[in-house]
Amino acid sequence: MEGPRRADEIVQVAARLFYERGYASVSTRALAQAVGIQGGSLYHHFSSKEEILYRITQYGSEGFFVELQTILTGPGTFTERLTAFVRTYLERSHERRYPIAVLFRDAGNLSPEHADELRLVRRRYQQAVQRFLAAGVTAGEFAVPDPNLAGIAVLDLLKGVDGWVRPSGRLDFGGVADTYATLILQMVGAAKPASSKKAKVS
Amino acid sequence: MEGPRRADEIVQVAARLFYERGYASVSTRALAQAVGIQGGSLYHHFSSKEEILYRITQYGSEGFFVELQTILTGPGTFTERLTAFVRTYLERSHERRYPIAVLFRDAGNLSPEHADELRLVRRRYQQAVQRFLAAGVTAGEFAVPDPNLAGIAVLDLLKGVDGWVRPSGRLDFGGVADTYATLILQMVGAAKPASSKKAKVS
DNA sequence: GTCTATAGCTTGATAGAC
DNA sequence: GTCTATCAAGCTATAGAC
Repeated sequence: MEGPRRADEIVQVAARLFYERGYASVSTRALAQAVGIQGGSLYHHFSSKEEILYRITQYGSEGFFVELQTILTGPGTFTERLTAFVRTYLERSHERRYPIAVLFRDAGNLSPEHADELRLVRRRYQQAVQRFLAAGVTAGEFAVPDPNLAGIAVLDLLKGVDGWVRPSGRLDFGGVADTYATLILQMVGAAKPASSKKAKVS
Repeated sequence: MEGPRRADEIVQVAARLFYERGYASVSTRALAQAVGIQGGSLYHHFSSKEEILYRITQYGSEGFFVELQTILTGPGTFTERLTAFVRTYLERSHERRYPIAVLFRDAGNLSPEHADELRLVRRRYQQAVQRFLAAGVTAGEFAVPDPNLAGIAVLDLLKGVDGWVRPSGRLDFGGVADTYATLILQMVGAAKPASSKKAKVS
């Protein structure tokens, strides 16, 4: 089905532009030009600029938060699951870095209804992480003063990576995942990191 | 001599508005109205909207980064210094949360010259943290796979706090500092936390 | 130091031709 | 599905009165 090809293209181009300059600083004309059409033509596909932002947040969160929660409730020790969580987060959030960064940073420009919807998705996801950490503490695998705060800390840490990773630089993507997994496991007091020292990867 | 009282007031009001709505979404008219003057009157004090943003970043970083670096090179064990660093960071970044959050989030709207200037200040500060962690590893107090990455991780973690702390809520400011200090010390592999009220490692 | 007034442009969005 | 043309509003910044 060829259906909404153009609309999807607009969403993807918009995600990149909003990522680079911010939602409020990108005009509908500039977006249209980047797509290769005229400003007015956008409104055949969307009813407002805000709707495009909303589609970006959907595209960014689609599957992402769900897949991550699935890992937490899946098989394996708590340490193994947390390691897989970190790696998967970094992979997916890199592949979809434009929409995901936009949904984190520009959500304030959504309509109240759309903002509420996104907030709910993110809150469920955050609570899943917090419950996971609390269970890990109960099981004796983790040791943190406050699992709720530790959960927020883990997510802040991962969210921040996009801000400084440089593709194919010294801080390239692949090398970061293992190091970050180690740091996060240490942070939550995991007795035995999956790969305790520098270069032991699976 | 009344001095630059009004200019300072404008900077402070602007910091709060930019914090709440984003630099690009706050018009000069809206800012002027919040100050209680007309739009054109702003340009008696500043030559452009960007200059106001620049002053905010100066106000936010003034003393802040320098004080933090001073702690790192001061007396005490590495663990004690890192603990003090975390506490001071959270205190200062809470007191000046409007300009500091704006300088982190809206720096992309600065002129190239002003952006470079801010980038330099932040880079020096980040490098100081990284050197501190590396020295702590050498001294045998810390254990991390990569002090440079760990430094970024620490700063990301602290930067993120403003996003979810709610004054006088359950996540109020005072209770966070100790817990975060514990988490960060665990992350960098400190042998044992300095002194933490809530740190209960089972 | 603030006002009023406005220049010069850009904005999001609409209407109708093709 | 895209175009051209345009509207009404908003934008940053300036000029000159007081």
